[in-house]
Amino acid sequence: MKGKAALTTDFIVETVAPIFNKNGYYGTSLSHLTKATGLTKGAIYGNFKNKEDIAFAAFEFNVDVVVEKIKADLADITDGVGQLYALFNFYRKYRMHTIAIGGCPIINIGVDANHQNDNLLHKVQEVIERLQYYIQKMIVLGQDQGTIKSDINAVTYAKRIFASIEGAMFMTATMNDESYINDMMDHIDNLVKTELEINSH
Amino acid sequence: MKGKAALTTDFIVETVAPIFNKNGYYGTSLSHLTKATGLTKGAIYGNFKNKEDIAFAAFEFNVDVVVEKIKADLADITDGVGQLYALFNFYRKYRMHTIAIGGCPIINIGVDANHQNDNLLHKVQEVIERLQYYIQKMIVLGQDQGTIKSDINAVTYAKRIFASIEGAMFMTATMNDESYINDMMDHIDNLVKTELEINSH
DNA sequence: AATAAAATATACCGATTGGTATAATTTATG
DNA sequence: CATAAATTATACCAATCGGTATATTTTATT
Repeated sequence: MKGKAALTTDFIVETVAPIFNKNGYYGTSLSHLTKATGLTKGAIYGNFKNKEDIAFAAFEFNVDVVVEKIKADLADITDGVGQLYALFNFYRKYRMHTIAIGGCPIINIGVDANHQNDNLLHKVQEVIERLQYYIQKMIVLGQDQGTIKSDINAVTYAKRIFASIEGAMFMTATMNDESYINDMMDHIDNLVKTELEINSH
Repeated sequence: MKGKAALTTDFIVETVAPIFNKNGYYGTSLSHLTKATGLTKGAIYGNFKNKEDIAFAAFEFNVDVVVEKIKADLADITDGVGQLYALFNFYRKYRMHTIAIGGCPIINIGVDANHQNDNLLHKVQEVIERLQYYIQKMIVLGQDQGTIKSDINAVTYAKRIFASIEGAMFMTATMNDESYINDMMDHIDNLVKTELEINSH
């Protein structure tokens, strides 16, 4: 039914997603979007109701880019502990993977939307809950498989690990210094090894 | 010489500092500033060269608010380990102290300025370097006092501690959940106790 | 190839943006 | 208390903001 428009919609989202991610909602104007896409306002508003809907789609696209890469890295790993270490390794190369879209969309849009756009903030919160739940499930899987101590609180550790990663990514992006994320992943590796894993000796 | 204007300048900065912190640079308009201060554009531009200079002053004011509170909490503590624990306790009540100005200015302006305003980003970077150096000095003081292991890397730990705190504050602000910062400070307390301190037993 | 439908471009809208020249008003100084 | 200087208010500027009605072009259908 709508062949061309669907492709154009996707093209717009892909093209403007890094702009919203870098500049935020009010820092991104319609002229940014027309200039980047080569389209006119008429074309853009034929594909989206308003600027806010473009920002929603851009955020979701940026998150999907990252999530798909994580899924690819974890595709063949079936043990919880292995999934955790693979996830940590992904974040070591996170910057390389996301510098094209302007850094972590969760931090960028989380900060941008807070105090500004409740609908967008709620979307960020949902994504955080989802990603945190992935980590939580990996811990629980490890517990079911007998490789992670059964008495540790999976929710608490998932939240702490996620917060640590976000903090290190913020610092790496702000200071332009990859040692923050690399050192933090070393630290979390060690945390899992010493506090979560059951020592087999 | 300039009695009234200096007071007005301070009044403007104090009044608009939370607005810039919450809304960011492009999210804050001159009409926000005139409305909040009750002054006209003429008055504001009589005290500042342009909008960017107001944003600079606002960021520095917000940082000072936090730094002064930290200094007050650490005033009477002369041992490095004690200073570290007092700093961590400050961050447990950080949200309470900074919710009025709209959260952590380092995260807010760090994200806002990145990809947008290099001059402002450099100011954020300078503040981060300064605060990190404070933590580093506390660790070195502990080493000099014989309470912290001499072989640990003060710079590495200062960076990791700072990144962890920023991450937890971002999560607490974004998810409106204080458990992130509280749990993270528990974790860092434990980190200092188990990895940094020399056990006296 | 003709026609209907979908998609894009053009041209415009009122409102707001950051900023400024100038007039009116305070404030300090003699 | 008069006057000069500093400060604030008013009125305006061009440019840009997000958004839309309509005209034009492109695409799908017959």
